[in-house]
Amino acid sequence: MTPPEASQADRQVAAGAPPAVSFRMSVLKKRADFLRASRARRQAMPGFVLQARRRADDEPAQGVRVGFTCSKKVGNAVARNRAKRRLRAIARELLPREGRDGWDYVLIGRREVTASRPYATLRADLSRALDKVHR
RNA sequence: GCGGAUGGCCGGAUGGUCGCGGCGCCCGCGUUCCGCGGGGGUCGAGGAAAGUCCGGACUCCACGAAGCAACGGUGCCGGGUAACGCCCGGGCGGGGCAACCCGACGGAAAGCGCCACAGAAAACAGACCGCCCGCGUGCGGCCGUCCCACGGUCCGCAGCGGGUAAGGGUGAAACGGUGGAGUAAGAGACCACCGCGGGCCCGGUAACGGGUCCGGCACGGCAAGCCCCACCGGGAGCAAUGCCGAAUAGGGAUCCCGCGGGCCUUCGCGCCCAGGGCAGCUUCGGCCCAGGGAUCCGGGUUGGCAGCUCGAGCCGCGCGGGCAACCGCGUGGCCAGAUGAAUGACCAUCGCCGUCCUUCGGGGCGGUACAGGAUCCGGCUUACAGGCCGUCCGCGCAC
Repeated sequence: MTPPEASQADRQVAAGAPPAVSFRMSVLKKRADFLRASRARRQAMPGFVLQARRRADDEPAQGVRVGFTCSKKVGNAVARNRAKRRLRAIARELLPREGRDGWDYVLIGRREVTASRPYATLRADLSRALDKVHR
């Protein structure tokens, strides 16, 4: 079955405590946060699309927040889950180190590619995308 | 050995690094609820979790009962089950040498409707070709007589009148079938068998089967066109539903007054009549409403909590009943509860399948499916790499 908001089909994943960084990573869950992120900067890569924004003054200033979106365009439930889990894995690995405190990030999965692209390449993609988006 | 039929089962394994959701436990901090940090334990997708096609549980909504109507569904019989359109057994029909498989499988002598094309004719009989009988006007032949004319109880063709429906041919289907007897030719007009219908007897719980007697050939097909009959069914669904909290109201609750008309020796909301509403109509019973004021509560959306997972539960073994589906008893084991939604990411080794190479040790390359809970359960259907086990049938070979 599809999630209740399948037509939107965004996804979230929690992230673990980073080993050696001061700020913590938390999770985007509100639809409004996703909408705000989609209006900010975006960077398309072969395996995914990255959206990023610096939070406004009236929002929590501390920590990196991340959300994931895998719509039905990505495939059936199994394909969506796999894409989301791989995105979550690279985010957990890189964002504590390369993300910026006070920013929101959204990673959007792509059909076929997100699930099949070699892991090291996918990770390199995210590193480059973060670099471009911060510039 | 080859080919086939059928039932059941599995559907990757191990290890490492990092990580996620639920629930207990321990430590530290803050210590009022409760919250924060750390550690460790335990559980954590499927045979279809899928399609959402049936059946239920559960929740809310709808005034009750009976009858009728409408709508929808099911449709041989018996059994199983909480229930089913599911399952098991049986019957009948069809296919196959067989194992076995398939079947909307009640009713067409209640009614309506339809039956394309072809064909003479498609439902109620009728008659295109043909067959037979009669007539002998026409044409031709033959004969009387060699020719014309004329004639002939002769022959053929055409024509006219009548009989017939066996044969031809069309079609998915042709007004029972085969044979006999009969006839001018023919026909259920007659006879036998088969088919059809009815009565009786026997077997079976039944569907149905067997036997016997009688009837008359009457009754084409389609009910998956309408319809008839029997049985079943109220609606919506966990985004149901309940609770809590926060910002702006059409709403709701309680109380008070009031609330259609008429009757009166009885002024009592006592009696009579009436309006509207209560998912179609009728009957019976019952309930509610009508205008104003006061007070209180509180809402479309969002968030949190509950519902939320142990239940007609699943699996193994044993005993008992049953042909079986299944049921009973005992015993052991197992059972996730997320909610922007966990059950993973990556690496290594191995397994399995295909293919190529091989010095027969092995090696290279490729593949490893379909698909992931969202209230729960019983079915059905559909998808699926590769593989395992059993039973049966036919053929061939050996004995």
